[in-house]
Amino acid sequence: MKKKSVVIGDIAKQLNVSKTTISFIINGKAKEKRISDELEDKVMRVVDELGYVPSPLAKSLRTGKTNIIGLIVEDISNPFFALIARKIEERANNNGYKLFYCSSENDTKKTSELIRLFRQRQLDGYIITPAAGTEKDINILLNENLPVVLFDRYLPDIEANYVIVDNFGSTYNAINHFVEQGCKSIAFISLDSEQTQMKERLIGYKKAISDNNLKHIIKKIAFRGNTTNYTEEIRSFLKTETHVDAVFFATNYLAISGLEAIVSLQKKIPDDIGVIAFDDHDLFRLFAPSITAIAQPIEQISAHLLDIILNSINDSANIQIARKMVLPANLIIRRSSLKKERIIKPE
Amino acid sequence: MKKKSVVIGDIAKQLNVSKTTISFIINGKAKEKRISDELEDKVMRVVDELGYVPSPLAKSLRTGKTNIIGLIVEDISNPFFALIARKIEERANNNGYKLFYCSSENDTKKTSELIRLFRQRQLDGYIITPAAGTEKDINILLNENLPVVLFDRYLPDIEANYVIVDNFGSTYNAINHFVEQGCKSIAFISLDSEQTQMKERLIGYKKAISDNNLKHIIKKIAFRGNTTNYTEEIRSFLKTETHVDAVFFATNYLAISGLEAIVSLQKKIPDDIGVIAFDDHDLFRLFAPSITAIAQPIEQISAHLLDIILNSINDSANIQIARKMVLPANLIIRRSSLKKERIIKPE
DNA sequence: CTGAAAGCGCTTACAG
DNA sequence: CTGAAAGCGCTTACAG
Repeated sequence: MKKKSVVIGDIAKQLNVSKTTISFIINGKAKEKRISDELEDKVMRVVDELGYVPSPLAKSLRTGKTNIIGLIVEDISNPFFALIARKIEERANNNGYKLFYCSSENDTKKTSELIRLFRQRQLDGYIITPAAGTEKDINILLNENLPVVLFDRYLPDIEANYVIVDNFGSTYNAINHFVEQGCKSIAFISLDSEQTQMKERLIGYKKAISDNNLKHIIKKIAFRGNTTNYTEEIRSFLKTETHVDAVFFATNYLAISGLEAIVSLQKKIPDDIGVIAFDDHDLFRLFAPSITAIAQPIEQISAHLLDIILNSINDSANIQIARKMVLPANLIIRRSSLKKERIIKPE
Repeated sequence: MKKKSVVIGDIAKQLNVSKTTISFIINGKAKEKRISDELEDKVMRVVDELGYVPSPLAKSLRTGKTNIIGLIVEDISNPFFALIARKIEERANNNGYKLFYCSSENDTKKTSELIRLFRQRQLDGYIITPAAGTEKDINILLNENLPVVLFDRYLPDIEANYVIVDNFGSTYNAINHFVEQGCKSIAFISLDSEQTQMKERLIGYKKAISDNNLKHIIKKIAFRGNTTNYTEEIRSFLKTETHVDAVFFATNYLAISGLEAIVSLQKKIPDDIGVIAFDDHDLFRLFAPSITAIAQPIEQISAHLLDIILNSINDSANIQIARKMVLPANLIIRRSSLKKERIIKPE
């Protein structure tokens, strides 16, 4: 039943021309190899007629190229990563590349396996949100001069391309915005994580707090997967720390659990407690009240990631110089952080 | 720089054993081929030592198998599809398969291209949300006896496996729930789509409306991509149809646009207008008021999809009998559809 | 029990 | 201008 597909030999036989010549023509080297126009036309006609498509598998085995870029994200069901994946996919397609994506669940072993798998499949480029402890695997790629770019976070011990946002600055600004709104007890709820983006968000918070002579109120929660519900932890934290009048959530899923906790405690946003989330969400603007968020520039991040990969592929000489990009992230001020109108201004 | 990786010949040379024998041992056929235990041990030791991994590319070229399953979803940034992808990926990994996913944007041409691409790469199975007009491409897969399963919708003209939910019944129930709550003018907002799931949701609506002697109020919106904002259309519809006291949104992204429209019109949910959405969303339960939704059984759908594919792969004899599964979808009643308490009960 | 050899479908250095 | 042949790294029918 399985109809055997047309192979290069079929064309060669039918026309009494060598496979070499067919291959040259298919790959656009007809001019370069000075193949006569008539032969070229004749071959192309038969190729079209028989619907011949070179087997990418055989091609890859021979050339070592696949025209596929691999993307490893922490979790494809996290909207931030899903949007990034979509954008990169779109751009990759427009450039003749396919994108394959997988989720690492932020697990060292899974990430290693995926990297190895992609490498075995000879993918042409690697876009990775690195889990801690994957330095070794990434170094292997680097040593082989393969195009690699990290994003969302980076690994301090590795000289690799990366694209991240200004986690420090954007958090610093967000906390200052709280201060301007008159908040005095600003909590920072985060994961107990050594990842660079989390650390930088924390440093941004601390700096803003010190600059304003306020007190740190930091709650770190142990990471238990990003589909986990962290409501209970946040609820009991907020229940104890009753003086807290504003809270900054360091990730989008913490923010969702946090909102649930706040609702269940019957606290009013923003009057009882102001809220800012890191990462925007399609429903935040519709929430009652709408939720202030730091929005990462998804379009730009995606564009830079793919550009870096494509440049590396096309110019492996330049591959050695690590490109490190830090993009600004935008604080979108909505109702959840606005207390000012209720505060009696001095003067 | 690029360290050439270890190949089967290296092992063979080092041990002075044929590649055939190595291959048998690697593939667990040592017993079957009655290879001596000592030889097996010796080979395995060297394999481990050198870190030899067979090239999947070469293997695939030879065997025609890749151990990769392809998933084509309408849009990976739609949470429903992202969650499905995640679940299938998890299960596939546990069964020794990799999952590659791509978005079709519900576009006939893109879907065709992706199917063809997957086929060229010789993926072992195909899980597809079919766009209209892709019958031909899917038939090609079917004719080649390749494992295929459709989901979310199906193509009426094609005898293929599929996994869908009871779109008719779940919508019927949802509308009846509105009726029980005393709603009289229940609108159905949908896409102008010929897809089976959309048609069945519409039929469920119509049946419930007729059964209760109410009047149809149907708004079909032209599909312009699933990241599009449909707020304006819905807003002007609701502005005209002021008597509408309940609205059913046939997809999750329509619901989000719809909520935005309702908010901007300053209508109160559920007092002025009741709301039910098809597909749940992680923030619906936190909304004020929380949003009633029909939740598809994501875990089950994913499980069945992968099972069908794995069964087809392992038992190509049975592949011909199309398996058609219709799973129940659950109406999760939240505040947005509850009007009863405000209605004076007769008696 | 084990191996030599063909072949999966390409590309490319080499030769003429 | 064009072709014969080697080789990418495997697996497997065949032979002994």
